[in-house]
Amino acid sequence: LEGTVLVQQKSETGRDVTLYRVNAGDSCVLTTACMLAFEDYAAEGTAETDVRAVAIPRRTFDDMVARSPVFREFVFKAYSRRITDLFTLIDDIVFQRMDVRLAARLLELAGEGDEVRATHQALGTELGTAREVVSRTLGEFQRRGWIEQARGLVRLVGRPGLERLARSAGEI
Amino acid sequence: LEGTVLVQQKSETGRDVTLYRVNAGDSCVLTTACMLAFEDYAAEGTAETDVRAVAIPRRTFDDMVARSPVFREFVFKAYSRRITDLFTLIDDIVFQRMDVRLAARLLELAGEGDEVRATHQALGTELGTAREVVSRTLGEFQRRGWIEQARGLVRLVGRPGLERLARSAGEI
DNA sequence: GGGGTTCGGTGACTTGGTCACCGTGGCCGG
DNA sequence: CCGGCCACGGTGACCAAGTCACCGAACCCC
Repeated sequence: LEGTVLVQQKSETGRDVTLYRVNAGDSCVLTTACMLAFEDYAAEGTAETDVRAVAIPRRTFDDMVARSPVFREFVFKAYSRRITDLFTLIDDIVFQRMDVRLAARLLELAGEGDEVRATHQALGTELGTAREVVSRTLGEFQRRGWIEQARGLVRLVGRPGLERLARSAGEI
Repeated sequence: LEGTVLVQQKSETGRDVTLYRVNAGDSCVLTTACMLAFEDYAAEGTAETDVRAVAIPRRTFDDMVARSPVFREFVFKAYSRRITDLFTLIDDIVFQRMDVRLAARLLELAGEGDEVRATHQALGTELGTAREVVSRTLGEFQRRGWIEQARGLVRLVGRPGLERLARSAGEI
């Protein structure tokens, strides 16, 4: 109903990858998966904000899937969305350069404004990379005059450059 | 019913990643996703063998999901399985060393026997890496006396070494 | 204001991916 | 049988990214 939950894959070494976020209105497929298929899963969820949510007992869920076409569609859409999201995530991880991904993520996180409140470590986790890589890449962005930095803060002052880089994704 | 379909993510540059295989008895979630949620997807499927399969019209599918608990569970299990598979794939790609992954894949592909029929290129695609990396890594394996190579063929002659390396996954 | 903690910067090194190029073996047509 | 093409594999040089180690500076909280 409200809030955001971050789902991450944890590794033994301390590095994590952000798999996706569950937002208000979404259904958490993992919970569903676990409930319906009795499978364990290894990922970890963290509430990023205060969260209000609805928990549905297995029996009720099953019943609703059986009876309501609307609910059925909702559930299947949630699954499909996750799967296609994971596909594009894999695609990004394997084929996309870090600077492109970082630029894109900054623009995304900034939204309408032009400030991103996040530590390099957090950005690294977002993208499944190491803090050092983020630091270096942001350093490069700064040298190009695209951003300004302060502790825990990135200010976007040259969006055009970032946007050009982020868009260069599909260009080969 | 019969055969295997390989699902891969294609990139512009020619490198591909193997996402998963659909085997006899499985349901192809992507088709389901596409059918139910009207979403497009970017992956590509290739029949590795001759394939016999059943196509179910949307209406029938919907009806079966509504009426049969067994079918419902089958479908949800398929989804869950895919999602957890994708999770472990991402985990592997991000955190696992190539030599470990290659060793594991060789053992997997060899099964009971000790021969793997595959070109370096094919193995590279399996693991989402480049042919050169496979060539080099196999070269290293050969130097260690774990494998012998011929054109399009890898013979496992030192399984213990490979197994030790492959198992070193969860350590540290 | 002092001390611990978090954050960020940096250099050195390793691994993996890319590019370019070449040799070799196999296959096929002539 | 021979020549040429092509798929396969090997290799060196280079670049991008991840890892390790360490340090200084900002921040927070007494």
